Amino acid sequence: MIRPVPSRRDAIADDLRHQISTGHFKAGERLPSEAQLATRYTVSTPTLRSALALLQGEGLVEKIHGNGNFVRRPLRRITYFGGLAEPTTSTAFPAQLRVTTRTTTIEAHSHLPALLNVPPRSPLTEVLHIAHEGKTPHSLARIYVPGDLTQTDPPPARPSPEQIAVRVADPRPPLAEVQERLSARLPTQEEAAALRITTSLAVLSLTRVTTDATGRVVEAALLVLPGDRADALFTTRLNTEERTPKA
Amino acid sequence: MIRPVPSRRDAIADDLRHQISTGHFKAGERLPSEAQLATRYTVSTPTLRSALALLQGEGLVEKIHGNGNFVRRPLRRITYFGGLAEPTTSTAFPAQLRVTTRTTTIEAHSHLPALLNVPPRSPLTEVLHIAHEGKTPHSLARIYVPGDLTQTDPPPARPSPEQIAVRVADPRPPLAEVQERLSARLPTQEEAAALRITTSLAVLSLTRVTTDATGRVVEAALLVLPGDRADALFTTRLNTEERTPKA
DNA sequence: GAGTGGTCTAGACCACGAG
DNA sequence: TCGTGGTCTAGACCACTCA
Repeated sequence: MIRPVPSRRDAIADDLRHQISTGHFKAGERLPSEAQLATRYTVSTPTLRSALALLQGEGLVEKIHGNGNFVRRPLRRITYFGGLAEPTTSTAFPAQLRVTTRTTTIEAHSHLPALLNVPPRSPLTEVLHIAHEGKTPHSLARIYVPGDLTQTDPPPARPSPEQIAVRVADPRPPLAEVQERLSARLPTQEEAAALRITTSLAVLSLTRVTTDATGRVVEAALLVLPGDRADALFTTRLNTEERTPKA
Repeated sequence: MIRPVPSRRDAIADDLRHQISTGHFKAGERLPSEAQLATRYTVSTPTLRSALALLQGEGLVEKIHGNGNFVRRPLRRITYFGGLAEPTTSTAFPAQLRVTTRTTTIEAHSHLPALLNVPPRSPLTEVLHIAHEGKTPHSLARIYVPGDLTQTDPPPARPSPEQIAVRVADPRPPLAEVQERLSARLPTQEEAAALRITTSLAVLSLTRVTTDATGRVVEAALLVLPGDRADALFTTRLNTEERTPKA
């Protein structure tokens, strides 16, 4: 295959990674200062910092400005269950989840009209969720509901604690379809700040659009999950009556 | 929210981004050399390079060592259709896809035994796919099939051109379940080299496990898709006969 | 060989956090 | 205030691409 030239940065990152995995540096511990590490490895500070940046991108190290570099505690994995696979979401979202919610009314703009299939500038209810597990941020969600739907429902439109894996309880026109689109990217600065991650740690970005039986979009949810601890799981069981392809 | 301090890096990146989006720098064009850009923005080369690194991570710019920085041509989006939603995959994978395949026989190791539910060191057929669309790499797939299954099937186990969205044609024990797990991360150096992307461009990593009616794992596929042009789409339609939760 | 990006240095100065 | 990380400089030297 390809033989990447071993750079000092990679060598240092490998060494630190190894020391972390063998418990030489323990979880939660503060690493020696960058100046000390630079001396130890006989490199300049920028070089050492770029090695640390690799570990940050892997979620192994958290930098705290003015304080130090810390070995991250192993984080509980987040699993987003897609589709309708899991009626019980409680296993995935232990009760310790603390969710901050902010609801506002906005006008549909940029990509939202197309997403929700509503005219531009039509009223939408925006629900912003930030979930924390203990002290560490967990996930970020923006949920949009057409304005006229929220007038019949109570304001926040959806129960909150299970904010991500929300299932609609008792919709008036029955739901017909859930479409989930996932992509991988680096977070925006705002997202990185809210999730307390680096902008160099990838996030799983998920857009979920729920449509009711009349073909109307009932809800659009934009989720951002930190890539070092989250994944999304989709389970498809084939019906016993075989689907004929090209129906 | 948060007021990120405007750094020179960000300012330069914003400016270049703007010049690219307004067509001042056109697709495929080579940017001025880093030295020239550094002079123009009156910054040092490391600073300028860190600005370019941001654009690389967004897939806007491709660096070619010894040649220059190039504005990337807008790439055709890749959509991976999850589940069994799309019987016709041809729309997603135009015929221009050229797939390189390498088939080897290996012994199950590390995470593979658990994934395929086979004993460690049992024989597996590994199929490595690299898909190209024109000259640009497109996707990377490693497919594992238990060794005793490949003896009845013809060697590559699966038709190749639609390598990613392969559907099994005529399985002896009928298939029962497809489980797809997605995560976002940065690519390994090998993956980045194969896909010709930076290690700072996030990838969508997908693990698909197919099980037949006897509960046996028939195939495990590990897919890596570049985050700047790929997403995965899952569509779940509710059966007309309503599912009762907690079945 | 000329020109490009890749890596690295040895500092300087600023911004933040804790005592 | 002190020690930490954050940003940046001005240049050196190497590796690669192309003619």
